[in-house]
Amino acid sequence: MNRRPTINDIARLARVSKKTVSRVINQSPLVRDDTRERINAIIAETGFVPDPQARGLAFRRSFLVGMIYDNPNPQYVVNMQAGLLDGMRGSGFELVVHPCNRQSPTFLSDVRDFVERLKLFGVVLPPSASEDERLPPIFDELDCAYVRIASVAMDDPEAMVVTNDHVGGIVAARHLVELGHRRVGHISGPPTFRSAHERKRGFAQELAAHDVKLLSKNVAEGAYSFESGIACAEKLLARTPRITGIFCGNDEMAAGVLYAARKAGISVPRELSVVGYDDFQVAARVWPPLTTVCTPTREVGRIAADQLLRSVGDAHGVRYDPQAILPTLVVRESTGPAPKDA
Amino acid sequence: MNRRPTINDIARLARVSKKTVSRVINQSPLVRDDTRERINAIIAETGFVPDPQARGLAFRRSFLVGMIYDNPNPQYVVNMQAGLLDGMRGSGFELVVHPCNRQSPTFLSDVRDFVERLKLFGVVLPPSASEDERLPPIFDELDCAYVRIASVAMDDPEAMVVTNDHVGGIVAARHLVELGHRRVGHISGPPTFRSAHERKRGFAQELAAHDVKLLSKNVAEGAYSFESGIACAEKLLARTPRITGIFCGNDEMAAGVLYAARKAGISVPRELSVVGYDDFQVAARVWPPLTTVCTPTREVGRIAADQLLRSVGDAHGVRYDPQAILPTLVVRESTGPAPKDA
DNA sequence: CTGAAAGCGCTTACAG
DNA sequence: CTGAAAGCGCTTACAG
Repeated sequence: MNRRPTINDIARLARVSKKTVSRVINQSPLVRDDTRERINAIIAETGFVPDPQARGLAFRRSFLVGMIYDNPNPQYVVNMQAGLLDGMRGSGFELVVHPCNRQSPTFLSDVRDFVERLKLFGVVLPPSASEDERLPPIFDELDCAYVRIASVAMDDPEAMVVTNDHVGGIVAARHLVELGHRRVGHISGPPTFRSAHERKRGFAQELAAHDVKLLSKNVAEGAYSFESGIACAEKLLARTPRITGIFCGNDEMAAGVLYAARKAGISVPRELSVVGYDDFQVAARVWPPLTTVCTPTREVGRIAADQLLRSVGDAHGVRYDPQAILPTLVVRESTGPAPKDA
Repeated sequence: MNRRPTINDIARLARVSKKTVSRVINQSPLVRDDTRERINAIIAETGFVPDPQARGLAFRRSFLVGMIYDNPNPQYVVNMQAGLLDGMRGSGFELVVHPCNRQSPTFLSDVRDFVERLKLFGVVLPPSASEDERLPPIFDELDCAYVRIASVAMDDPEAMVVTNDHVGGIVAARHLVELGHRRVGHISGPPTFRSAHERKRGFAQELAAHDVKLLSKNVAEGAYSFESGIACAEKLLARTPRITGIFCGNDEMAAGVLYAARKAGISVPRELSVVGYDDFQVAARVWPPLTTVCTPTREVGRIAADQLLRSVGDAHGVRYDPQAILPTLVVRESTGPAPKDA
């Protein structure tokens, strides 16, 4: 036949009612085994795929998953999308992207409208949208599943994927301490990102464990941007005695530190070791290539999609292990032994 | 009322049939003005929005637009998505992302299945998916609109947005010539990208117009990747007499050239001027910051969405001006006067 | 210019 | 275990 087969075609071919075909599609146990097999054979043979729009209309729910994000980093966004798609492949669900601005006065109504109009099955929220506590009640009200991706648990385990960013801070601290650094600094992300807090917390905690103090005069608050990295570095690198190692909340700010250090004639890593966070492409492009902390963002996305679709699908019964996602250190050339004379 | 109003609610409130409401929704002229106004008032009052799934089912076509791409650059992908969303805002259409691999044996059937299953209204194809001539016949057959984004026209004007990449090559050449460079080189993208050819063509053409020859020994074929930029630069920078200026097919490869030049002890821009292409974030992060060619990708995306939705919507009747999109040069610190002794 | 009937391709609610 | 009827919220095809 020329057009795509419908449930009616399958029913006719299998000499059953469309309702029985519907049962097979929806994996209802209320179908005799031989009936099911016959129908499945015909489905396979004809290449029948139920129309998601028709199904959605009847279900009062679409087969679409929204990614709602205000994350400004392209690499993060693309990695996350790829991961979500990995987890959704073969499920019949599709990904609708929805960048947004949390500062907008219409933010909440925009999100509500988006979810309601498309009757979304579920949404995935990366940081910092994931950290907005005004959102979950909206999804609950609209009966839309959600998974929040955040640096720390802040909701039911079913609705979370946690990236344990404090561990990233710990790993960075350990690396600098092992290289002999004792006067260290930190440029944090903006306080509106929970990750900024977590990364700093882990860093300070692990330093303390090695009797290294993170002096407040050696800490600056950046904005996760290249420019803010430059500005903070200019401030911190002017202090004496100068720090010999610095951990930045992300690669963008670390790139800014490299920029500022070069302008100030400070050699990296001979006089200053720099650690970033993210391991995005830029990390390997700057000079010197950045030692940085790597979160497996694509894998995080895959897990988030799995979590979201856990209710449907036949497999995926198990919840993921929250400890499975741990930031790791990627050592490149921006870190080295603390200067002897320090 | 608690639930969202439907067409039946509006019809009842307006004391007309749902068919008349439907006519108003679809902007049919066959409605008396006062009837239309009364209905529109009620629609506005109730906040009625027609259910896209129900509409789609009846129309046999969804309100979804697919972005089908195999472009590996995250920044490009995100800029393009943002532009498409700009153009789709308020239209009721949504964007479904579909990364793919043109080399996969199932590529064509994957695309067909995606379009057919979702009954996509249309698709947007950035490079290099846009350059695959096997795709348009599939979209035509499935009655799915499409817009191809490419460096050069290769389809009906309605189905194209052209980025005129040869102009980028021209601009790069002019810049190097004006700085006094006469021994110049080029690292091209892979031949599977039409843009690689166009950028090189424009570059060579404008050099020739200034009596500067692009010697084939000073041209290398890269893969649009950082690593390929390094490899090509190592080859080209070993030749004597050495080139004093180089134009790279994209920023990634230009970053590779900076890397290789540093390793080889060649000072940029004193001994070597480097021009990139794209003006992605990395361009301003490397050292020295890259002079590069900038295509307004987000704007290109907006135009592509406009083109695609031109048939619907009340405005947007006019086609875009193909000359509107022109690459421009962004001058930073990686280019300077040709060395005196050259 | 307007509407009643039928239908898009599915599922729910109810029977049996 | 299976099915006939009604319905999801719209539009098409046909009348008038």
